[in-house]
Amino acid sequence: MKRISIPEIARLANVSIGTVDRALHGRKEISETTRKRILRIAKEHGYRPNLAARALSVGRSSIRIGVCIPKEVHYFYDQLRDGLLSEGRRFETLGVEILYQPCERLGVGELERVKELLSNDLQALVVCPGDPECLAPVINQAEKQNIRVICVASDAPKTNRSTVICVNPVVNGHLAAELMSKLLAPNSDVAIITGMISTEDHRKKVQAFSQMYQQLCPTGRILEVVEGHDDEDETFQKVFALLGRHKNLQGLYVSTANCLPVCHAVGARGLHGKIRVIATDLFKEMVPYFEKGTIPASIHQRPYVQGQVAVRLVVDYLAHGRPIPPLYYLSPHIVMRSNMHLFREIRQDGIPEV
Amino acid sequence: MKRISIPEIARLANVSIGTVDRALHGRKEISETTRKRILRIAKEHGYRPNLAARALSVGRSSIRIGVCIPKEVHYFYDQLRDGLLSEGRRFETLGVEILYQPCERLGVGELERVKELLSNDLQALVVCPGDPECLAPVINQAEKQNIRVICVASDAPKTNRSTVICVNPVVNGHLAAELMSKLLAPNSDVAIITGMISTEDHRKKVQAFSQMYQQLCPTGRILEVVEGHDDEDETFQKVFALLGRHKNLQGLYVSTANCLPVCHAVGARGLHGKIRVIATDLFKEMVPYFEKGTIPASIHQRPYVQGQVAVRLVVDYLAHGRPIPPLYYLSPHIVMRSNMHLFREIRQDGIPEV
DNA sequence: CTGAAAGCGCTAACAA
DNA sequence: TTGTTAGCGCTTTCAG
Repeated sequence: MKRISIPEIARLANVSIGTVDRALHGRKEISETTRKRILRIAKEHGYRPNLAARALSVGRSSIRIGVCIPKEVHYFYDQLRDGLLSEGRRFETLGVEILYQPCERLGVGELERVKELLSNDLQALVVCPGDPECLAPVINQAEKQNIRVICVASDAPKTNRSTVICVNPVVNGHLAAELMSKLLAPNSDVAIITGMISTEDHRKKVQAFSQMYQQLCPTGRILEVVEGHDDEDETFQKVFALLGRHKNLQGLYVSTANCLPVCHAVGARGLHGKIRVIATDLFKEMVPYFEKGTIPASIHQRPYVQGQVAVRLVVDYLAHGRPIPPLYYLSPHIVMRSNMHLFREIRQDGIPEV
Repeated sequence: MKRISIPEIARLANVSIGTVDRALHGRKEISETTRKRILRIAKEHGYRPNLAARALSVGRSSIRIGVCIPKEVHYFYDQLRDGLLSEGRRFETLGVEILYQPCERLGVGELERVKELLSNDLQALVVCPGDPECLAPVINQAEKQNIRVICVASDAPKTNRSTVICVNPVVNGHLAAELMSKLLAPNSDVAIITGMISTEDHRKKVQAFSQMYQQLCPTGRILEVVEGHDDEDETFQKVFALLGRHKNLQGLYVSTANCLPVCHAVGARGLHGKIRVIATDLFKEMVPYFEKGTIPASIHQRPYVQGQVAVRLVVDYLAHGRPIPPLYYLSPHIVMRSNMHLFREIRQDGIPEV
C-alpha cells in the first residue's frame, strides 16, 4: 500500500496538479464541485503529504511550532526548552521550526507572547498555561484556526486544546506515598509541603498522597499540609516551625521542586539522616542531600522528555496523520543516589541526550 | 549559517553537480585531484547532505538499518523490536528503512542473519550479540566498510562497533542494593538470583550489588548467589531449596528477567509478604506480585527506549553528522505498584507510545 | 477557475 | 574523466 501522490490524484481526477493542490489546501480559486471530487479521491486513497518533498519545495519550515513556556525556575523549564528545541532540530529537514517565545514567569505575560506567536501562521502551539482562564479564549481560537494546541506540564482544562502532556499528579502522589511507606517505619508521622492548595496539580498530589499513605500506613498520620507558595524563605520558615512543633515527624513529601529550603530547615534543626524527604524533580543542588541521605528519593517529572514528546506528537500528527491522544501521561522517574548521575540535569560524562 | 548544497559546491569548484556527487560518494569515475579539491571545499563549508532531498530523489530508503535481535518471546526483545520499528517509521520520509532479520534465540543463528543483512548495502547494523567472539570479525568487517554497528542490550567488546546501548550493569546492581537496603530492616540477609556468572553483564550486576549492599547494610549478609541459567524449572528448584536452607532470608535480588519462578518458589514456601524480591524488567505476569507486595520494585531496562535510541543515534549521525557516542548508558526505570500501569508492557489505556 | 512550468537538493542515466 | 538532464513530490508563479 504505497502512498498516493499529488500527480496521481491529478491523474485520477483528470485535473492538473495545481488544482489538486488548491483543493487540498482549501484555497479559494477552485469550484466547490471539483474540490469535493478531489478531496474524495484523496481521502479514498488515504493521501498523506510527503513532508520531505514539501520541506524541500517550500525551502525550510513548513511546520512551524510556537513555544511559550516560562523562562524561569530554570531547572524545570530549561530542560523542557532543551527537549523541545533539540527534538525540533532533529526534524528540521522535514521542515520543522520551533519559534521560541518564552514568558518571564509562569503566567506572566504569556497572553502577549502567545498572541505574538499566533501571528506567525503556526501549525501548532506548545504552551505551559500559568493562567488557563485568561488563555482559554486564545487557545480555543487557535484550535478553530486549525492550530493544534499542546499544553505541557500544566493544563488548560475546559478548552479545546488538542492534548496535555504531563505526569499524572495522582500517580505522583501515590508513588511518593508508596516510597514513603516503604522507607519509613510502619507507624511514622509525615507532613506534606506543597505550593498552593488552590493549584489543581498541587491539590491532586496532596490528595493522592494522603489517600495512599493512609492506606499503606494506617497507623501513621499526616500531621500537616504546608503551603510554601514556592517561595524559598517562606518555605524555610514554615518548615522550620513545623519541625519544632512535631518532634516525632519522620518524613516530608515535597510535591514541588522547592525542596531546597526544606532540606535547609531539616539541617538547621540538626535532623539530617533523621527526617526523610521525598522530593520532586531534579537539579544539581540536590546532590548533597541525596548523598547525605536526607533525600532518599525524588520523583522526576522529566521535563526534557515532556518537551520531546510535544514535538513528536505534532510531527507524528502532521507527517503521518496519527491522531493526537487527548492526554499524554508520562511515567515519572524515581531518582535515588545510585542513578542520579544518569540524568542530564546532573550528568557530567558528556554523553549527549538523544 | 545556512547549509551549503551540492550545486553551490559545484559552482565554487567550477565543476558540475555530477562531479561533486561523484566526489562526495567516493565513486571511482573521477580524478583524485578534483576529488580532493571538492572534498576540501565541502568540508570547509561543512557540507551535510539534505536527507529529505536524497530520500525524495532516490525514492525511499537511503538509510538502510539492518536489525538482528533475538525473536524469542522474551518480554524484552519484542519491546526492543517495537522501539526500533516504530522509531524507524517515524523517519521513513527521510529514507529510513529497517531490515528486521531476527535470530531464533540469543546467539543462535545470529552470524547467518547478520551476514545476510550485510549483503543489503546497509548504512548501519543494530545487533544484540549473543556470541560476541564469533560475531567479532563480521562486526569489524562491517565497520571497515563504513557500516556503523550498534550493539544494543549486550555488547561485543574488543571490536570496532560504533557504540553500545544498554543499562550500565553497575548502576543496576547499585540501584538494586540501594532499594534493598531501604526496603528491608538494617541487618537483613539477602541472596542473589542471576543467570550465569560467566556472562559479563550478570557478573557485573552481582558484583555491584554485593559491594553496595555491604556498604549500605554492613550488618546484613549476602548468603548466596544462585545461577538459574534463565531456566524456569531450574530456577524454581534452586530458589525453593535456597529458601529451605535459610530461614531468615529477607530479600532476593533477581538480576535477570527471570523473576517468575522465584516468586513461585516464594509462594510455595508460603512467604509472600515476608520475602522481598527486587526484580529486573517488566511484563504482565509480574503484576500480581507487585500487588501482593512480593515484588516491591523492579529495575526496568526499558528495551523499547533502547530500540528508539539506536535508530536515533543512526539518524542523527547520518542526517546531522553528529558523532555517535562510544557508549550510551540509559537510566533504568524503577517500577513500583503505583507506576507500573504507565509502562507500555502493562498499559491498557490505549495511549500510544511516542 | 484551471493548467503549465519552474525549482527545492539530490541521484542516476546518459552524453560527451 | 566530466557534464547534462530528468525526475522524486510538492509549492508557487504565471498564463490562459
